[in-house]
Amino acid sequence: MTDTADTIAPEGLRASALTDDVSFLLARANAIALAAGNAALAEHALKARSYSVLVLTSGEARPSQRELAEFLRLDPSQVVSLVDELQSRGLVERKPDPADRRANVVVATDAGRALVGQARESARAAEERVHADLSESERATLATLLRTVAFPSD
Amino acid sequence: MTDTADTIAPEGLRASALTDDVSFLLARANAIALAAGNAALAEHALKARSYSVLVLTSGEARPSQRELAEFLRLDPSQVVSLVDELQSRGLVERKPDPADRRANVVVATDAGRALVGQARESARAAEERVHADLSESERATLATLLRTVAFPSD
DNA sequence: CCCAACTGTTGAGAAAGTCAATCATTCCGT
DNA sequence: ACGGAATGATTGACTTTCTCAACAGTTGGG
Repeated sequence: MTDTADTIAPEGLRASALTDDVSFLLARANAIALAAGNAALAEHALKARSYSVLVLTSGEARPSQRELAEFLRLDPSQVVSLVDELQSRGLVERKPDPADRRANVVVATDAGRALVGQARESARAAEERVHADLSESERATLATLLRTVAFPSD
Repeated sequence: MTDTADTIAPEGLRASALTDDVSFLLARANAIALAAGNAALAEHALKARSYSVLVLTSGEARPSQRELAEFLRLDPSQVVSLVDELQSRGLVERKPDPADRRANVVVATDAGRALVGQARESARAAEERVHADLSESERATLATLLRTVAFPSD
């Protein structure tokens, strides 16, 4: 004994029990993707969060703040400051929901849509880098599998 | 009546552009798994973070704090407080690395190993719930795909 | 032998998350 | 139609997590 017995790990954490833990892999992969995304979006003075809001409000969906909170899994109060900031930059507007006067519908301005157009490129490029080791079809199945976890009971 | 023109979205965010964005799916899936994991680990007074440290130090790997930081993608200072807390609870010990007097090797105590044994059950059950919509083979491929994203250039 | 690099630690400040309270509005049962 | 319960947005306080810079002790290479 003695010798080779403890050679188990110079970089032995890779063989650790956590490496089979999907939740851990999820956390680490997310951390990597988030860091890359934030770095790429920084040139547009955006972060993943604000970018997401901008994308969601640039489409046809006209979400309320509550819907944004639910979709992004944020506290409603976080959506308030997120929208506050984007609105102060003229990228987004709060419009009264004609169907419910309590609710605000958040919609991107032309400037917001223009910015998200550019930002989308940076985001895409960052994702490309993060998933460089995956083939196109692997990315597709990854997306599908993640979707069923991210949106349960579909 | 008023027609169907704006029927685009009651829950129309699900059809949004973000739904194809792997980084977003990663973030949302992670948020869900993390919440479930933390809830399940709470009965052992653990969180995902401390649980991870406990698992990593319960194996044969004998990681240094720097290695823990790198593996968990944390700032070294966060590992300090993480280990501080676990040590104060008698679950983990700091041992001097005989090969490098700067470094601490972190190793779980018997109590730590005992606790992680129970906690593993709760964690497994939580993950089971989170991935209920996936078959066994789907979970396996998800794990594989996530691994290549979480550990680039393998 | 020195100097650059590295480990763990501390501390401060920014950012993110959590939670309760409030106001206006809407919804629902009666 | 009324009144109470529930909902959307907002505010503010508070905790947790993140990020950084500085520092002491140690290592390693030129």
